[in-house]
Amino acid sequence: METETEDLSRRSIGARRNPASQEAILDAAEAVLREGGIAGFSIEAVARRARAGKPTIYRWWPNRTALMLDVYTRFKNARAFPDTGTLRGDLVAFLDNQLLGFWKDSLCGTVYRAVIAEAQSDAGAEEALQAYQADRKQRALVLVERAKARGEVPQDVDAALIIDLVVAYAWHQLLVGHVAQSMGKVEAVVDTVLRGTPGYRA
Amino acid sequence: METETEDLSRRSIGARRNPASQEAILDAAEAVLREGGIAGFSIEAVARRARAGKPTIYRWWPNRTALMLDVYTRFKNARAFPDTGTLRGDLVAFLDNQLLGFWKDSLCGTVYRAVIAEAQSDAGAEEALQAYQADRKQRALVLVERAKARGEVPQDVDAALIIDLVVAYAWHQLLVGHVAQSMGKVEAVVDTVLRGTPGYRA
Amino acid sequence: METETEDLSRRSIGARRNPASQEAILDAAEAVLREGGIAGFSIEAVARRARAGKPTIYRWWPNRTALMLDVYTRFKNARAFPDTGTLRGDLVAFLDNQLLGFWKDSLCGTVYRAVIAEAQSDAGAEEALQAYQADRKQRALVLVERAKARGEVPQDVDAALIIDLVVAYAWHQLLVGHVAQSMGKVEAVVDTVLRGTPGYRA
Amino acid sequence: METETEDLSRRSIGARRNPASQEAILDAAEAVLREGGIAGFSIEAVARRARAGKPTIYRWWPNRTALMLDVYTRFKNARAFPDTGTLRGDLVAFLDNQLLGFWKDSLCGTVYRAVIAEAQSDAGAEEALQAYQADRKQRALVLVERAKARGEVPQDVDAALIIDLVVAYAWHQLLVGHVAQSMGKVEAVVDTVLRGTPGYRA
DNA sequence: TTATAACCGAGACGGTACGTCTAGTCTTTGT
DNA sequence: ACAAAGACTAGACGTACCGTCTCGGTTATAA
Repeated sequence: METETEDLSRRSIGARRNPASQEAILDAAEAVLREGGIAGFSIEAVARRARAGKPTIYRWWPNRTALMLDVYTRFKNARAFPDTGTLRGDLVAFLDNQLLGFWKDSLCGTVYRAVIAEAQSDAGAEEALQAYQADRKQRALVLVERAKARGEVPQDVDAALIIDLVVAYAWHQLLVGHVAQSMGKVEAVVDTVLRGTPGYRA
Repeated sequence: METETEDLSRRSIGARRNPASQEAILDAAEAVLREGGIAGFSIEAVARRARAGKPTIYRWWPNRTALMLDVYTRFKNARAFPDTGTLRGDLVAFLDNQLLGFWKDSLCGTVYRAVIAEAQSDAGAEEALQAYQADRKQRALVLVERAKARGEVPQDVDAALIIDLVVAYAWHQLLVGHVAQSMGKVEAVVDTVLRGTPGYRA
Repeated sequence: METETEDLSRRSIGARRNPASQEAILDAAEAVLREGGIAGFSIEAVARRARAGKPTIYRWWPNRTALMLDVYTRFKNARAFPDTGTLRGDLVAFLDNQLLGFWKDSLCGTVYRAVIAEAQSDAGAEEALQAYQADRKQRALVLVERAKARGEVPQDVDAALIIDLVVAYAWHQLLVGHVAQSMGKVEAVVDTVLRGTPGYRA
Repeated sequence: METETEDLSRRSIGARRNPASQEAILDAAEAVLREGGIAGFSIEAVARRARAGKPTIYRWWPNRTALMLDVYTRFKNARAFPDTGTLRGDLVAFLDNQLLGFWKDSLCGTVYRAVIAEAQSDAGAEEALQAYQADRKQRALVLVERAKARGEVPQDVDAALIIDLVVAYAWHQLLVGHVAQSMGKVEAVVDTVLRGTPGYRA
């Protein structure tokens, strides 16, 4: 990946989106993030790296957050939501694999930190992140719904609270830079939340 | 407050820090944040507003995060940690009063969001935030220690986990912009965490 | 000239230098010099006046000296080297018209004084001035060469010395602020230098 | 000289100028000029170097030009005006010893270039330089007056023109950085000027 | 003998300008 | 129609000096 060697002669291919450019830009964005971290990430830097014009980037991504989010989802799409048969197993896998474990790879964590940070000051970024979040949360709630169907938890349990607590824990660890240290506590977190859920039966 | 009316004659008072200037700068920083939000916050803008020279700001605050954190702590110092006699009461008050309720005032929340965001890209900011966090966490752990002394929870309970879960929930709600909506869930969150804590007796 | 009235809508005209911007910047530089003199001249002030971004100025002029020299040459190009038929006439015209008389217009003199001053401390400015000087001197030497061809002076006369003495006199008067007073002495200076040149015949 | 070793304990000596401080400041100014050239010369730098407070400098020298001029005259005073018995000898010595030869020492030339440059933009500097110049010119005119008394030149000769031409030549060479190269032309310059003076008899 | 006045070092103050960086927009040229 | 390129306005960044001011302290001279 991110070969950056198509330096020469990536010109227009006529009146349609050039996939090679999009790839090159995403590769460059990833490389810039990998090398300079969040602070070094700028549209300028990506354009330089990709040997692309800034307007080409702005044409397809309205702002840097959208671009970062695209880089992020390129990774994310590789990982599927778990289905272990028990709610505890699902949540442990969710936290361990989709959240903390995924972010432990420095780049993924870096990108997501950047996206969250950006969303605090940029309205467009906040919207993009909320849309992304809503989708993820919807899919996470399914884990609890399945548990309800299996009778592991009562029908009237607050599924959103369970997910929120788990996701919130992961975010917090990410944002204070303690992802690696916190991975040992995954089971304790899930157990605490489940024990605290009224009517839960292991 | 922030009258900004001592416009004239705030000169040097000798080879030492001029408290009037510091006040004026913090007032201006607060006003800029209040009016322009995080995105509009810049050292330039604060200097203009405070009728202060940029170097005066840089002399005392190494970066904008330090300045924002100072604005934040000016508010924070007003609120005391709770002591209600029960762990549940303490945690509810902590979450309700020190975290979510405190941030609900738009400015406090705005400032803290900005600080967290800044800490994701700036090393100095990260350090400053971590120092601040460590101190706050230390003081929050006391709530659990008192509960241990009272026999509400066993001696071997993981106090840090309890605090982390509560704080993490608050951060997450802050960062996704759901502070107001989440205040109704304060008791549910605390109850879930406490019920999930082995050996807890109400 | 220097109308400064195209205030609005001077955007980019594509991937090439925008002549309108260059004109506006030179006009602004001239206006700033006219109003504030050398001391008030700064890139910042020119950018403000021209409604141009600082980087646009730095893109095309490496330093303020280069910009001032450009303002200067815009005037200079208007005046042609003299050809009166006699060396005395040429030198008088040169001193009277190209040097002192040209500088008497307050702005031209001001600009050239600034350029010379700048060249004393800035390496780039020194280089720029030397290049300009070398060109001017070359063209001034032609006056003497023509006189040699006419037999007014011997072939072995030190042409550079003649030009140097005349130019030096003008510089000195400029730099001590005596341009106006010295214009009455033009003929005396030229006569002294020519009488002192061995083999000169009027 | 300029030992800079009285580092400690140079306090006030009562309600009068402390000569040690003045010496230290002049030494520091000289050292700063020697090391950083004109561009590196600033009141801040001198104060740092001299371990003196800025107000102490401003108390005794109204601006940097006055300070530079003081550094310059500290050297200058060492050299006496010549008296060789002939006007030609005097002028050659004047040009060779007081002007070009004096400036050839890099520091003296550097300082004087700086003073001249400063005088182009700063009113105070211009005044100071003019005062200095007037004094020097007065003393140089004496050379010609003595020649008149000896009958070398007629009484009605324009003494100022002779001095101006010689001084102007030296300035020009200084300002274009050709001091060293021009020293071989001293006699040619003086001879040209004198031959061009009506009624001059060697 | 005691004030007092001017000096000294130090360094903070409000400012201005520096030269660099990035944002996001615009237009031309070339596929 | 779209890509590439790069210029454009705009403005923040962090630094260096400017010249002024007040401080705390020192010391010679005037009262």
